[in-house]
Amino acid sequence: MAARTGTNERIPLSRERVLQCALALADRDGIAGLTIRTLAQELGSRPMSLYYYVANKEQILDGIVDLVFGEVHLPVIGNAWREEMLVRARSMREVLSRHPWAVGLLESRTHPGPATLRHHDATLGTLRSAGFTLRATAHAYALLDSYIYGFALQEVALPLSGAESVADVAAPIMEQFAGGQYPWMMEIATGIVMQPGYDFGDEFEYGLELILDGLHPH
Amino acid sequence: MAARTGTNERIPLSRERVLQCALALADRDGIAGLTIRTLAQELGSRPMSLYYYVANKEQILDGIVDLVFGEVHLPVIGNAWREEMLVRARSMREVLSRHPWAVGLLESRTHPGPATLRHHDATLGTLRSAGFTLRATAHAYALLDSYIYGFALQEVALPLSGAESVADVAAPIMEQFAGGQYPWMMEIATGIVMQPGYDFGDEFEYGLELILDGLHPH
DNA sequence: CACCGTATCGTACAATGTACGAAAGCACTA
DNA sequence: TAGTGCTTTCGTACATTGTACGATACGGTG
Repeated sequence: MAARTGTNERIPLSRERVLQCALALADRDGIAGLTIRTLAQELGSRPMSLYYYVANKEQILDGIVDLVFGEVHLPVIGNAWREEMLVRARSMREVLSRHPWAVGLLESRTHPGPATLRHHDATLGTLRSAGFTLRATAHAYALLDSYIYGFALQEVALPLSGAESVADVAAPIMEQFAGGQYPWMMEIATGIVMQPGYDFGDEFEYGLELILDGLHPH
Repeated sequence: MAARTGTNERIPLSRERVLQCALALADRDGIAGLTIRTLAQELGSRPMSLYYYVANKEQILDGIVDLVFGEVHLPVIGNAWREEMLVRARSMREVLSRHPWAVGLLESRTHPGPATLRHHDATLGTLRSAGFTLRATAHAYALLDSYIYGFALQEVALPLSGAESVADVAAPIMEQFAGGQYPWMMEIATGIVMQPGYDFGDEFEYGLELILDGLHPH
């Protein structure tokens, strides 16, 4: 039992505590490390106890995705749209790189939670209030979110976990085509990606500016 | 046994046959329906037999993702870059919507196969040959792929499977905020998304053109 | 005390990936 | 024919997962 030692009072379970702990566990051990059993253990409880607060694991995943959305900067309706969209995009990317596992969950989550809905609503409202037509709003929203999610997806796919440099990761792949196939990848790899100061994350700003420059209220 | 009936000759297993069958199964039953057991059954074989051709399930997933990449139109180095990028983007989106499960696998696949590498190489080569600087190439590539993957991700997340209209799917969500919260989502939903002819997929062209218009070789 | 709704948990089962090693098929030789 | 050694197939078994079902503990009210 978790509450064996005298001072270790047992905090009662709750839906919030379950989701919060699930979020922390996913951050620590990745989404694969988030199982009902490990979660229960982390909570000082037993697997089946969680099901009193949650119908199934799907709901847990829905819940922590909504928690993640809750961390994203909420655009302020009425403010200048370009600045708000810029800040929102940066915030979203930052949050998603803090919770990399969430990117893979964006697909398949068909039950948006309140934080997710509030976020979408504020974003749409900011555009509309800035004079965007309905159609322009739909266009802008689809474009911005596609870019943000897609960039996050690529960033997660890069196996750059921790201190290891890009070179270490790229080396084994490069061997695969040192034979002269894929010369253009070779060129980019040596000329850009493996250069000392290169950080793929910096590419985000370029695309973001390009997109915002191209958007118009109608 | 599969080869019980007289005429049903047993086709020998092979890595190619395993991967091809896995791809077909994922298309038919979704990625969750692709288990070692169902795959073996589909092949008229037994679970453990597959492991002679494949180290583990990860390799199967890597393999079918590479098969998917193999279906994407390969840009022709030397041709006009804008047209080639346009065709490639459309092709990629079309392929990913034909294999929706693949979008979720793009993350986590860290072992690109030959078709994937060839695709990337041809894309980079097309840009470089059209006069793009190394940096401009990196920018363009990150931007285009982010948009394409992200759009595919959003498209997959929409639960629009089959004949059911957008209205049917949106209705239960709308109830959630019929109470007056989320007014801007309400507005977009009724004014755009639920309109008769609306198709989210059409948004793809808008963003694609905007991005291509914004790209420059240096 | 009895009673009852709330909250916790023990046991058990089905589905999954796969380790281990046996067996079957096949080609070739003595 | 019988033996030898490789390639290919597969049977059994196990650990891990989500969770169904029903029992138990708990805390307040009569």
